Amino acid sequence: MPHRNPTQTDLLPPAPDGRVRVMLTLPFAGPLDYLLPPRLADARPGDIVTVPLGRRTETGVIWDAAPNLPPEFRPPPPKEVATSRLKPVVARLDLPPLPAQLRQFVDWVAAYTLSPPGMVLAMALRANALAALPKPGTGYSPAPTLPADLRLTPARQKALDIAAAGPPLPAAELARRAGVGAAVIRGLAQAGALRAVEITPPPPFATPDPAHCPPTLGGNQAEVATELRARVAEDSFSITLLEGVTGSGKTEIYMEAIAACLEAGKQALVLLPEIALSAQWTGRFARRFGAEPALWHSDLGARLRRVTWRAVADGTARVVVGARSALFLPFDQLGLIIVDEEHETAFKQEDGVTYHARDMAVVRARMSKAPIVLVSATPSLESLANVGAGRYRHLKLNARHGNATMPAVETLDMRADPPERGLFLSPVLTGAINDAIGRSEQAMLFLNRRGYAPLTLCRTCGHRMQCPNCTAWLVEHRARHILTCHHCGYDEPIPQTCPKCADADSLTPIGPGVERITEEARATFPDARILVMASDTLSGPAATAAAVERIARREVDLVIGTQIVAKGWHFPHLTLVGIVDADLGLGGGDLRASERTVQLLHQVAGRAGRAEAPGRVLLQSYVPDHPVMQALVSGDFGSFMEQEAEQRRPGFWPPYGRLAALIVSAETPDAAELTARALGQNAPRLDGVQVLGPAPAPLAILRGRHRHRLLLRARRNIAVQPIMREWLSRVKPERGARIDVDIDPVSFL
DNA sequence: AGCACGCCGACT
DNA sequence: GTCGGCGTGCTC
Repeated sequence: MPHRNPTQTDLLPPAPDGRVRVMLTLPFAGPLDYLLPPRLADARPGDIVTVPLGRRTETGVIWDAAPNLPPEFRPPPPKEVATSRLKPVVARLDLPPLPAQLRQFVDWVAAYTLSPPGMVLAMALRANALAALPKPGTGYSPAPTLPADLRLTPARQKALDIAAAGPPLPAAELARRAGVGAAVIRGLAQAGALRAVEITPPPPFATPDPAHCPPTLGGNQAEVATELRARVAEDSFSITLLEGVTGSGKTEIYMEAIAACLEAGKQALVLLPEIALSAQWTGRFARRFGAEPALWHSDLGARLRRVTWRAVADGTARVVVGARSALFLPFDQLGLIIVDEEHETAFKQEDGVTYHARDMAVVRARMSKAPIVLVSATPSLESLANVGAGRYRHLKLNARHGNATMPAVETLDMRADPPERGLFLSPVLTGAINDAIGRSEQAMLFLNRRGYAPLTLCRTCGHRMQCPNCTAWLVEHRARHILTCHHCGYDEPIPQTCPKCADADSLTPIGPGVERITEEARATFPDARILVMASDTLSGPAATAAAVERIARREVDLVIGTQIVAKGWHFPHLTLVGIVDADLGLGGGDLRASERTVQLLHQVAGRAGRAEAPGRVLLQSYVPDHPVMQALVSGDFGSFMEQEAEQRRPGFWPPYGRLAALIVSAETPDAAELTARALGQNAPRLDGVQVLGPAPAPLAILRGRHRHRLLLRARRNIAVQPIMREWLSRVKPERGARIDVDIDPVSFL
């Protein structure tokens, strides 16, 4: 099959003794050595092969002889296996090879995150990439000259006419369209009037047209778009932070960079923090470019995954929009990466290989010699610090599109103006909602907590309903009549009596979730049409898009939602946003709690007042003087982020230093504690490096496993990988205990 | 990750 | 006496 143009590294011949390294999708420290039999002597790095392993056969990728890694990340070389003990490669599969750049990226991510490279490779191949190629189908078209002795019945004539009218069709399809039986087609083929030809399937993705529907740009948009186009035209690695408030037209602007990339004949990758956003994004893209982009996320159907993977590899997919796993697609001519909502913590993958897609995207761009654009209304402190240090360029869109102004943000002091007993909405907020609905405008209530109540307490004995597997309270979900754990998924029916003191009807919900706020809103605004948007009430991107559509069509007066409403939805008639609990994200002693709260609440606030009507945002808070609330009220995020920076700089907290976490977990408390203690005793003692802990994790038990944490903090100029490697090599986990590594942690649970 | 080998409890 | 539990260790 016509495979990609080989690059120079692909052409390197195998070692003279026929030894090749093969990376398997298994958690080994590196590739295993095999012998290349003479009949496969032309095999090259990237080729997909099957090899024997023990008494089974595994599929893997021929790996490069020398991984091109920075020395500080390079894992220690494995001990050499004697050539005489090597087994031969079984076969090479007829599949497109894994591009050299992707192999290099896999090595880099593995070394950076201290993950087994085979597990990173698994992410790159999870696309069903190894499934056999679909067989080319057979179609029929009329022979150039019909046989002289052909008997033309009306049915035969009809079939020939249809076959002549268009491209070759499969027999069944041709029969169906001609309204004749399959026998007619068979007869024509036998008579030599129809010829069987191989059908080449059409490219699965239409080519987007950069000239389809260019936007009209106002303010400094044109200037910023020109800058971005210039970066793409440079055809070299660069990093740009694109900052612009909600509604300033960030998406339109970076689509101009995509247009430039398409004009240059290269592929573009757009990373979104969540697939829920992709439906809306795809629509905007199609309007701009007249074709749909290729979509990539983890629950794409098997067939579509395979088709998409191939189309990315052979370059027919020009623009891919996807979640973080799209980074591991086999792009051949990557010319641009966009990371939208770059501040989102959803870019950090926490399970399996722990990596930050935004940071790895920068690495991927560097390897592809391509520009990358990080986009946000509220950039992360990391990105701002990189701007400050001159590592990133900074482009700022300065106006909201159209006439709309940023909404006016006010705090509601809950100490001075509390809700009625047992309720959660203050009179000021309910009044404002009534006013908005009265003016036929829409209102929104935001609370980042699913369910009815986060805690169920026994009024008689004080017992708290707890998860049996986790150090966490069970959250009541009243609609489903259950108490459930948001960490492990455990659930049980809501008990009628207290399990501790057996008192009847003593269990009381404490605190609000969106369900409870909805209940209160229904009572307070009996005539309002209310829509709830939460990840557990919307079954997927389609349902989410439908809900957004209903809001846009004014079929809803009051939207009540969790985090999901914060995303970049366009609600043209929404003028009021009420934040039920603005203090919610501030507890917990998380390094980035303040930063994250500002980002999230600003994002929610940005839903208000996008069209002609000005927006208003009310923050219910018990600490209205908190810098977070002040930043939201003043809209001066620059000063807020500078304050954040000043708090982190002296202690060398990120982004002025590096963090790496070790999470010890075991079924028994002893195994976890002993292993954690051993890690503590063997902690590195180096200049510019500190180890905090071990300490029980905030989530001391998760899914039945007891957990302890250690945190290593290092100066920014110190690579933590070799330190961590050395540290881990000195500690053997107790039986049953596991040590997980999290480089650049964002969660401290 | 599989899949063996290996050393201790209840069965035909 | 054997079947089988899953703990430990190896796979080029």
